[in-house]
Amino acid sequence: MATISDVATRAGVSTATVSRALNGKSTVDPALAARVFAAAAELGYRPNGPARNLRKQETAVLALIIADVENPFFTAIARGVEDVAHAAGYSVVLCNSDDEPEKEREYIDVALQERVAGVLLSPTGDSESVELLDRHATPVVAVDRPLPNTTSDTVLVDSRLAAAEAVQHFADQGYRRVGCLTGPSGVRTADDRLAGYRDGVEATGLPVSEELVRRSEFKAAGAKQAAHSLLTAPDRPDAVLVANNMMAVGVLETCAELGLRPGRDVGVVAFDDAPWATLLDPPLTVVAQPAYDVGAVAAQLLLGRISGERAEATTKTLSAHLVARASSTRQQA
Amino acid sequence: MATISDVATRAGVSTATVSRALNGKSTVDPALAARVFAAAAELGYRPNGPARNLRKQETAVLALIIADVENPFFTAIARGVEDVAHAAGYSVVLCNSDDEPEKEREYIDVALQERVAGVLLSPTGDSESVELLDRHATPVVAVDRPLPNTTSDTVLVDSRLAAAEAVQHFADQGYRRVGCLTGPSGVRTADDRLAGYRDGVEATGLPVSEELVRRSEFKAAGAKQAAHSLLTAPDRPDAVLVANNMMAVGVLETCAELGLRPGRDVGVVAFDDAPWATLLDPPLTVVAQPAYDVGAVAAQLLLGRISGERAEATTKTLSAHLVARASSTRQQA
DNA sequence: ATGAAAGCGCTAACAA
DNA sequence: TTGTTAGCGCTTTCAT
Repeated sequence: MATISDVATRAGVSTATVSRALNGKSTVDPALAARVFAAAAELGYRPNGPARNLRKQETAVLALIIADVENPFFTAIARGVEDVAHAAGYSVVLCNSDDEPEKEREYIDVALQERVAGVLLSPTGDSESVELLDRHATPVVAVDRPLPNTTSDTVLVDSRLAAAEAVQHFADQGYRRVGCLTGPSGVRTADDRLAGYRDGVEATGLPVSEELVRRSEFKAAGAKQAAHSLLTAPDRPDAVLVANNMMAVGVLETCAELGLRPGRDVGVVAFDDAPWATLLDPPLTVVAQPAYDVGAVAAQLLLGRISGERAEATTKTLSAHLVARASSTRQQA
Repeated sequence: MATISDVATRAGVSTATVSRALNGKSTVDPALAARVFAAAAELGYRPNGPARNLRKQETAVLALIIADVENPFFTAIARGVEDVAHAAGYSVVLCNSDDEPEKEREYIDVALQERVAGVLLSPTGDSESVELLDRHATPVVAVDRPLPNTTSDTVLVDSRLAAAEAVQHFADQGYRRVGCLTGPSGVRTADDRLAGYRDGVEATGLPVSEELVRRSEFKAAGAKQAAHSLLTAPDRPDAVLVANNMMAVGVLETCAELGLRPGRDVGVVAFDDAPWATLLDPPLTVVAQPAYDVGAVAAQLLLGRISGERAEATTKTLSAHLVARASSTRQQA
């Protein structure tokens, strides 16, 4: 593969001039610059990234470490990140942590080795990995979940408030026993949504009972089981708040199996809007999160840090909103 | 950030020894190796990726360029790729081409600059970008769609056959006028599915008519419109084959708006299985594609090329299969 | 405005 | 077994 000195030779100039010309430095004779461009094109020259990165001691790549590329919430975030990063000339590498601290560490390690310019992290809850970043002075911004004991920029969704609102909505619709199906303990969003659920239960004077709460992975399979346990309990809830859209799939499967019609027999509200939510019968009420914006804002924050901003660490909290549909409306056909 | 010579100094050895120890070369005195590891740990040393890549003239990263991270079919592929790449010590960078040749080129360019070890590409249909790869001798494998005029490894799904089978299935169920909604002309999978549809129509002796065919983007919005045009036409089809799961969302929305019940009023079969397909009423019949395997096989092929295999270019064609559910069954409640 | 040359951090000959 | 040393390809002083 052609190197800069091949180009220099062909254009009859020094490598320094080639570098200057190709990088658009002001001080290059137009005639020489033209020769350089021609030579580069003829040779199909492409600057060697690693060499440049080594020399400049910086790269134009951002690492985005999320739990799961198959979760639409995270892919929407990825879009947001990519759009703003790309506009600023940065590339994004996507990594799946699967919510395993070990994988998370591994990816952070790679990011550090490759000397990425910054990291966007949706932390598993493990604090150890963060120290890594800290120690190496690589800018980080936390996405969707806060970083433990750290003062870095953070972009969150106020899902606690949204969860409380969902419970209020259930109460308004006349549901009397509201349950909650949330994610693993220790995962901040899972705990927040549960806390919001409790806020709502308390505010509306609905009955409180630990028997109305279940936890599972943020996936369909676990949620299906948990929902079964919840909905076949002696004092089963007449409504349930589900903490994520993949879990919603499991819950709805269970409802179908038990012959429980959403809305009529059991109210259902799930976090995350999905294109198929309106196709269901009845359509699914959701808490829509501004996922794309979460990503976009986070990327902006990170880019700011990379370019040396030294302000206090900020936390941006975006808000989610309830989209009421028939799965949480009793008075339906 | 600590460098290899910092570690060398601290351990009281040369940089060469540090390098050897850290890379697990056989010939290092255990005692020295221990000192090296200790020093590295104390300093939080992390080898400089760009420097190593420059020196070794190779990187352990694969680029995966797909149309859309928000399409579950592609994210499943990504999982397959990542799992095998990771097991072999490679990282994967994911890029969205949005099916735009320009973005595709841009990402290929970046991949080339960064000297990735290989590229997995789901081509937009533009051949120009392929020449780039070719010229730079970077191994490529085509995923889901073949590369134009090139002899590189390819992993496909036999969606033409599957489409024909879907039409046969419609015929078996007593549908008489089967339509087809496929993707943009020029996108190979879109054209293949259409061809398969035609094969099926011909084989079953169903009526042929260009008026039963529509095209749109591989997304919900376009498909919704196209479906409307198709289903409100004077001689509307009584069944429709949909070329992808995002389009299926649009089609089903249109059905709902027109008061057409899938299965009873209009048979529906869509490509790609989705977790929510069974939640619909009636459940959606799909052509399930082995997306994860596509990714896994492609990554294996690529890794083979990277390690210097010189065999003939192979094309692996995996098969899809119909999962019959009620949206294509007339005899339902 | 251009060129010569140093050096980013690492690995791999080659010597010892 | 260990150390010395020469680059990988690039950008960037420093001279000119």
